[in-house]
Amino acid sequence: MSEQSSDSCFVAMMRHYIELDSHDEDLLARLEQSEQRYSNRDVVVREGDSSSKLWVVRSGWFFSSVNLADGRRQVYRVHFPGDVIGFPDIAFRERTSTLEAATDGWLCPFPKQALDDIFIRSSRLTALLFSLGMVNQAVVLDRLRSTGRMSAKERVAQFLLELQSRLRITDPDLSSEFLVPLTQEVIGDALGLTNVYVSRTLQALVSDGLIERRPGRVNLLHDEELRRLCGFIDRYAEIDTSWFPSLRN
Amino acid sequence: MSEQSSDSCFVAMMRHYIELDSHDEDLLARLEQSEQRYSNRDVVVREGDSSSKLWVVRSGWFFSSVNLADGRRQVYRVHFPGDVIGFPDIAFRERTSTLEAATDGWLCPFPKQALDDIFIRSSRLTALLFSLGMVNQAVVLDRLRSTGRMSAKERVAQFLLELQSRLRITDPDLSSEFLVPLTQEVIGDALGLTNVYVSRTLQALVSDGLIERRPGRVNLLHDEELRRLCGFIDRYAEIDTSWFPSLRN
DNA sequence: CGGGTCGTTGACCGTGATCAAGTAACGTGG
DNA sequence: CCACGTTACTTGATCACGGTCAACGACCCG
Repeated sequence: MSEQSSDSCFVAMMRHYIELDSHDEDLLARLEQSEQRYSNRDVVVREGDSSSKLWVVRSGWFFSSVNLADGRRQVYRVHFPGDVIGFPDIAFRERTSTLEAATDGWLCPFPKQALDDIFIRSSRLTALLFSLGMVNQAVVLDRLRSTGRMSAKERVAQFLLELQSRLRITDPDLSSEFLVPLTQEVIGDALGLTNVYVSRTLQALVSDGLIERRPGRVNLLHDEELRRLCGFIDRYAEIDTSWFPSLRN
Repeated sequence: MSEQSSDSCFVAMMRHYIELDSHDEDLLARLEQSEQRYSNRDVVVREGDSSSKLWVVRSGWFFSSVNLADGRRQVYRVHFPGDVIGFPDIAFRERTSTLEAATDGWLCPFPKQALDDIFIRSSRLTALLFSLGMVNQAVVLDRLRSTGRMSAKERVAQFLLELQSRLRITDPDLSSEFLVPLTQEVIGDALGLTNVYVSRTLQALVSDGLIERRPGRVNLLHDEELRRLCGFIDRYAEIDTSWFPSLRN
């Protein structure tokens, strides 16, 4: 509502980490100039399509996946409002992943070249974008660790905790119960499990008393114990900005 | 030997992707000012140590891993000469992974702040570093896909092909046979397998006629079929530099 | 109503883990 | 040069986690 453009959850996310001046905000605002609506299960882009755009999520949940020829699928990231989608593809001419909508929602597409502007005009925003890219990488590494070395129960616990932490960046008051508009098949494809085993694992967590379920939502009852179970580390809470270039540079 | 400082495999790697002017080369040279020797199995830094430095690999093989409390380990990347180590940790105050030497070798440590210089003074190098970071991410995503959704045979095939592709960036003439100074335990920890099953899988690939083994080295006999087996995509061959800022900016 | 998607349940199976013993290669010190 | 310890790799036997397949129920929307 205010002229401070805090109606953008993208700017809100950036402000979660560093102080922005109006010059920086202008640069960011350009990334959200246009927008496009998608419905649940729409495919935004496919693997192999041209990779000239990125997106800021304005509303809704989306996810990116890579698909094998025989239908096996790996979901590697779920995207929330405020997220930038597409950084891993920035280095390639063709999309390496497929982007789909998990709910109805709005995306703001912008061309790769818009990043030039930022690189040239704000080394501070550059450092932040760079860092956020690396946080994402750290999260993928956590996922790799869980997929490679952890049991189904540990994986599901970590997945739920990751969702909660990330949702709290733009919604700090999020309670222990929150919406999860993902099918168990998508969750399974994110964790290297089948939909069947996700179902069984969620039931196991319920009967352990660690979570509660209602249709489309979960309640993380024992945060502490869930964290202990999977050795969860919240990558998003804070980042190291001490080495960033100073505000006006 | 020449003044063009092509004795640095790091500069060689950067030059593989874009044209560098002397200004850019000076900036890169600063990252290799100091150097330190490590022996096989030395630990360079541990999870939880302060995360103020990055490294350029001058010689030898290293690897980064995350460790669970009970001893389970996930190796998430093997580092070769020319690689920059530590980007995923750039956003954090503490190291999220442990860095160890897989052979004797030399590292060139440099402080995070050295990247400031680059961000401020060369938006072109910034774009390249950013892109290389994203290539690494894409490779981790490939690994995630294989760990989450592929059989042991497919995983090992992909791992060997990835090593070969990456080694060819700085050594284009690398033959189908090359050195792999990694224990089967490290390979297993990279792929989410046990050392025992790595051994069995390598034997299976040999008896399929796809590879040959000699102590410390492998020979990829049927490139084509190996690639088909695991749906391998070479992420390193080329990156999209079309959107980069122009040479003098 | 009817069709589609999503989640649950049961029976069975297979990949890869686990445990344990044995072998080979290597460096070190005597 | 050999004895020794260590590390890496191999082999075999057994086991279990999670996959697969199939049927069924709940729910939603037209």
